[in-house]
Amino acid sequence: MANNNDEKESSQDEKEFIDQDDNDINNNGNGNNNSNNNYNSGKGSKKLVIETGSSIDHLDDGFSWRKYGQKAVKGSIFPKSYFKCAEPSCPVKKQVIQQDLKFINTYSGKHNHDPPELDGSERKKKSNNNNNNNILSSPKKQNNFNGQQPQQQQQQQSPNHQNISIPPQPQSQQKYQSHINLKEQLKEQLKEQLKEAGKLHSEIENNLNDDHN
DNA sequence: CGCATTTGACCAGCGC
DNA sequence: GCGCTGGTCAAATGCG
Ligand SMILES: [Zn+2]
Repeated sequence: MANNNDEKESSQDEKEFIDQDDNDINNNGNGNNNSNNNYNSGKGSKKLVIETGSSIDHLDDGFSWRKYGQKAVKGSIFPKSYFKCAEPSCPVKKQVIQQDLKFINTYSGKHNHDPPELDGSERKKKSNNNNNNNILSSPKKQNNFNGQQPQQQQQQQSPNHQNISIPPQPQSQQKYQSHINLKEQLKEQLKEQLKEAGKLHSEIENNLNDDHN
């Protein structure tokens, strides 16, 4: 396929901004449903690729995502996970694929609902205007996974320089949050996968691209 | 019991 | 023209 974002250019910046409008990502990959030709002659789909470190915490950007698929892509020893905003009317989709040591998050679309916020911890004022233009507007918490690559970055697309403060997020809170537990589970899975891939990694080692037909 | 997750199958586009 | 990949949906299962 037209894979132009392979491993080759992104090798210095952790995050990348790919502005690609005019893209119909809502193709009908349906199995037996009627095929709806959503021809979006114009634009409407944005693709934002963000590379993060081994911080699995990036799994949740503050929004709720529902995993709707997982597929292994060539060139990656890790399978790509497809997430969709849990909001009933949120067309925002998120794809997370892990590389040997970093996560590639691909966000598409824009939330049409008020951005969620972390609750029970540091609840800032609700002076959050309704500028739902940015996709990620949640403060990242300090990840304490394995202390591999403290790569932290956030996209400040909105002129809101008030809620970009990495508040102390104690990860010892796992008693009531039932949904949060989900995240933990995912985390564990990811870890497992990472570990599994670790052995695979031994085989491919620095061979990132080799298969290719 | 409910919900989110999981896995498989299918389709569509592009490549050769 | 066929093959391949990537992507999405559906249904089933497990866990809380
Ligand atoms: Zn949303």
